[in-house]
Amino acid sequence: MSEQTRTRYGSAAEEIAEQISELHRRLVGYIDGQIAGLGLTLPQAFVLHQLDAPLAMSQVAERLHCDASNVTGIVDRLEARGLVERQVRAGDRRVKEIALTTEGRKVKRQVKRMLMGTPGIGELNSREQSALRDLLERALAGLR
Amino acid sequence: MSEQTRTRYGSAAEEIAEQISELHRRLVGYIDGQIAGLGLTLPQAFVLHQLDAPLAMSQVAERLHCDASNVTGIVDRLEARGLVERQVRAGDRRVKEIALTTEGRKVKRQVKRMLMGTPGIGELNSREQSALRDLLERALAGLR
DNA sequence: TATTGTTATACTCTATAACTATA
DNA sequence: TATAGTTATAGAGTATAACAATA
Repeated sequence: MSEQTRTRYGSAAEEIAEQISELHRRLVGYIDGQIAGLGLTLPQAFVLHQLDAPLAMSQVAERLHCDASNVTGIVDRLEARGLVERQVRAGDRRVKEIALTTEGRKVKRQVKRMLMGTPGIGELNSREQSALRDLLERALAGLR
Repeated sequence: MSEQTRTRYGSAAEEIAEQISELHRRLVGYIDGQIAGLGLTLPQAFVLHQLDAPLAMSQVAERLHCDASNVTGIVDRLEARGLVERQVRAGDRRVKEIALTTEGRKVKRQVKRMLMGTPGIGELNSREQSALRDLLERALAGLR
């Protein structure tokens, strides 16, 4: 790419960055509303989404990209609702592994179903979706 | 598009939604770090970004998509840093218009410059950027 | 000594409801 | 009465620092 394209004021890259932001803002707006309907916050739903297998608190913090001290509260609230439980790891009693309960698996499926019904992207045809996916993948590769 | 494509588990639409989320997460991660370097939070930077001309508090709330009561605090903090000032509208003394100060304009330019240097999208060539922009625009049209 | 997780603290953002000043 | 903005309150997420239990 040219130096000009990357740095010029009002560049295509900037427009795209704004579109990404706007698209994500609307996606989050939609998703947050749906998530709230399940009585969850976004970080809480994200944790459920990540829990295919049990994860240590520190691993949850990594997935959330936040400090470990925050995970305590988020998991506390999920545990208070009976969606996850803490289990001490057998080999190392310092580690607590977070696992979905039966109810947690049910709510996780609801979250999954809700995410799949998200409008917007679905309006594109198969070829367009494929093209978009490829472009986004390449853009992602450029960001860390 | 087919019903199958839209609703099947693991559909392209879902993959794309996750890519959008991931791309935005990284963009926000990068931008938030840069913004923090300027001593600002994202909502504060967003307000500066919106202030081309003075805006009433209620208009700022609309742009932020949040309740008007929150804007008081956000503007308070910007005002405490000398980046914006409140001005009572002449014709209607209930309305307060928020305007950038000289320092605020300077910081706004820094925010703008920082946003333009965002990596990732810039790795795509001109044709790809153009294609991506078009696809995102159509996806946006489908979301409210 | 080092690591895992929690607690204490403080700040920002968020919404709801009650309030003040103005229209 | 209605509207614009503020204040009061409460909850959630965030980071930093100090702490307990365990390794």
